[in-house]
Amino acid sequence: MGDTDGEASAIDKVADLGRDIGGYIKQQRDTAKISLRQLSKLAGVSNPYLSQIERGLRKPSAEILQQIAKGLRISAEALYVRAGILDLPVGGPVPDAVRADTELTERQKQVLLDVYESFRRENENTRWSTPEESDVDGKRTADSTSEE
Amino acid sequence: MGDTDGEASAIDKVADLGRDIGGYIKQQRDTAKISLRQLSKLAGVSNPYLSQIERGLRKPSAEILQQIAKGLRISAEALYVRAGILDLPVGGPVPDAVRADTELTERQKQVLLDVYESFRRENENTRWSTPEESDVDGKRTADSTSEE
DNA sequence: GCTCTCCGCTTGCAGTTGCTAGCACTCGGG
DNA sequence: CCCGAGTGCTAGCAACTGCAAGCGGAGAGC
Repeated sequence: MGDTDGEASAIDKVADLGRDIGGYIKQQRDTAKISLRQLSKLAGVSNPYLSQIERGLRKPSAEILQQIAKGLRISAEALYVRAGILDLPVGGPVPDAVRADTELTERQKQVLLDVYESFRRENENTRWSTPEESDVDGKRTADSTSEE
Repeated sequence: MGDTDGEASAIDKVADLGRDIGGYIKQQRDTAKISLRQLSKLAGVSNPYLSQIERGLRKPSAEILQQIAKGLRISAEALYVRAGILDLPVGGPVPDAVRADTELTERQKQVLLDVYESFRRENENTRWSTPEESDVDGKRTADSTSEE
């Protein structure tokens, strides 16, 4: 698969996306050292279907992914992320607090998180020093800040 | 619905679960003040299907939920939680750090998070003083710790 | 009155999902 | 050798998902 030309890459990428969650499930299963039938029993999913999923022939629903995660004893979120139905969550005190706020509508939460993320991206692009470096070179960081 | 007996409650609860995501979508749509057809266009979902979803007649896939969330301009996670395919994430510095660690397997992450959560629950059950109070009564807190 | 646009819903159907029944293969024990 | 247990897979099918075509109703303009 490493030798794909640019021409077939779009089709292959779609196929890879489909296979990716299957390959990932197989990888986790191998890591857990259990057979396909054992996992299918633990997960409550038929073993032929699990086989088809692993080989990328079928696209499981979120509920099936949830069951598979339970069988693998990993978080369903990890599988969702791999399947492309969940983004890697932005973590940290601010997003956590925003998400937990009961006085904001869902839309307001999303607006705040979008703004927060855009600020974060903006700050990354300006390439400020990391907090650890500012502890060591506190004075020099302060100088460069005032120059900007 | 408030007068349901215990006998019909199990069936009604299942129906409510199915209707819950639909009712929630309708609620968000009403909040956003857009019609069903407008949302269906924004979301790229057929309007009859969206209607059926809102009335609980169909159970949409995660991909459709994702599209609806996009149309509503809210996070897909909010809809997933409501649909029961995602748990409310435990937030905070520790879970965030565990999830972001690239040197742990998914299973190890889940184990750590399970242990972390069980400790958190244990600490809630023992009703310890808050950190602010422990600063004031630091010595007494230390004594009760050594007794346990 | 009519026409048009928008509204939400019904119906039928193609494609997909998840299952059951069964297959071929491997390995170990008698 | 045979048998049993375990492995992963094929094929057929019922139920489900999501859509397009179309309906009846409401409101506005002529």
